[in-house]
Amino acid sequence: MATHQERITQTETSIVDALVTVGKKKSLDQITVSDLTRISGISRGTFYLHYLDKEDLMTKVKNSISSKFQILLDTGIDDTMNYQELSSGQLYPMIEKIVAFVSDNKALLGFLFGSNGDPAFASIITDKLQKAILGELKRVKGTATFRSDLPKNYALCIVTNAIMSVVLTWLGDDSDSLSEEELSKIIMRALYLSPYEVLGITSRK
Amino acid sequence: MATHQERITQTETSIVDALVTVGKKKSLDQITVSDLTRISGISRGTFYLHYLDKEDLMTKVKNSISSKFQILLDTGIDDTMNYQELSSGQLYPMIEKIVAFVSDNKALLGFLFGSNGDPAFASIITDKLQKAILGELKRVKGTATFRSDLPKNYALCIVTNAIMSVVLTWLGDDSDSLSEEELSKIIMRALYLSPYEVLGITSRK
DNA sequence: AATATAATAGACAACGTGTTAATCAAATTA
DNA sequence: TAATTTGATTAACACGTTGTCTATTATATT
Repeated sequence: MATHQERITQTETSIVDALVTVGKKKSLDQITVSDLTRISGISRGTFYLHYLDKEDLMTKVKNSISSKFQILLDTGIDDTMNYQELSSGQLYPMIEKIVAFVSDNKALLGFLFGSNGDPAFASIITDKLQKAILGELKRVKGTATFRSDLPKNYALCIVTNAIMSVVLTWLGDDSDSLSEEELSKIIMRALYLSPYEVLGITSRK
Repeated sequence: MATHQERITQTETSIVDALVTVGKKKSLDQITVSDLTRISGISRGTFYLHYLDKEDLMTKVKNSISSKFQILLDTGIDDTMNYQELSSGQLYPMIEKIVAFVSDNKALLGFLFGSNGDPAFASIITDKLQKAILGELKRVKGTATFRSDLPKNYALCIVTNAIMSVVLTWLGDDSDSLSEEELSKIIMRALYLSPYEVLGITSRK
């Protein structure tokens, strides 16, 4: 016997599951409310008991995963970590947490970040990551300074996108051959190596 | 006096312009055909004389800009360039051409890559860039080899996204303060420096 | 001037949307 | 157990957008 709250949760979960399922094939604007209710096995009217419309569903789904990510960023970096550790690669635990989060929400993130996904969501997540990195730099170094006279926003986008690009490639990889540990290591390499070095073009002396 | 062909071109241009204009505020699924015809000052029926539907318009716009980019990639790398020059930073002319292309199509690319844009388009462009880089590596080195036991697809995505991330930041920058030359230089730095170095965290000996 | 073609204006059915009212089903409460 | 509350269902409705079609106008070509 399910409680009332459990019934609600079950219904909403089935709707979100349907969204992720149909999102693998259709883009959001091609998905109809009827699609979602048919796949989740509920009536169309029920959908409107839970969400104002299709966009409301998307907004709530995005806000939910987005705030989870925010919490992870806020608590993810161990306070004992200092500049020395950052320099020597102790960012690894942080990356590991992010990877675990991505892995836990693979289906949903694969949809939101994928070809049928929402660029605005990717933008929000990237922004959160940027702010977290910027904040961590300030905390660890006192003030955030950037070398190479790169404008701050460009420097930050380069770093965040190095992480994001690897994660997005992993999400789009259907074969799913890489373990979480392997993924974490690749991200670390993407941060330590220059793109040219990744390709093996340049060799530093 | 305009020719028939010129009339057609003018009408289709006005439709695409309207798409880019309204695309700054609405996402594609929120844009109606009526929006486009009202803004471009043509009748709704005329739209359907030129395009099957909204998606057909988008497809043609994407294909057009996409094939222009492909041509640029195919002709962009000077045959006289060799591995030595690649190593010593002579990729710069190639980057300059890409930047000029992006600048020429700033409004349209800003829409397609932006928050209201199409992730699938970004995916296609990134893929073309990856293939071009892979092909160039093979041409210049005989066989494409990657260091650091990074899987090939990850190595390529890291490099392409380093370029793309800078370009996307520039496209989203409303202030438009950076010149094409400055943008090119930042891209080169993004390729030469590791993300950590960009932030000034690590210092190599 | 006659002809061909692009563009217009209006009407039309089809479909998805969001709402509503009546009803059923299941969990909660007395 | 019985009454009540609440979630889910069903069907119907007006509304807006879509894609098609026809008749008509405007403009370029011959």
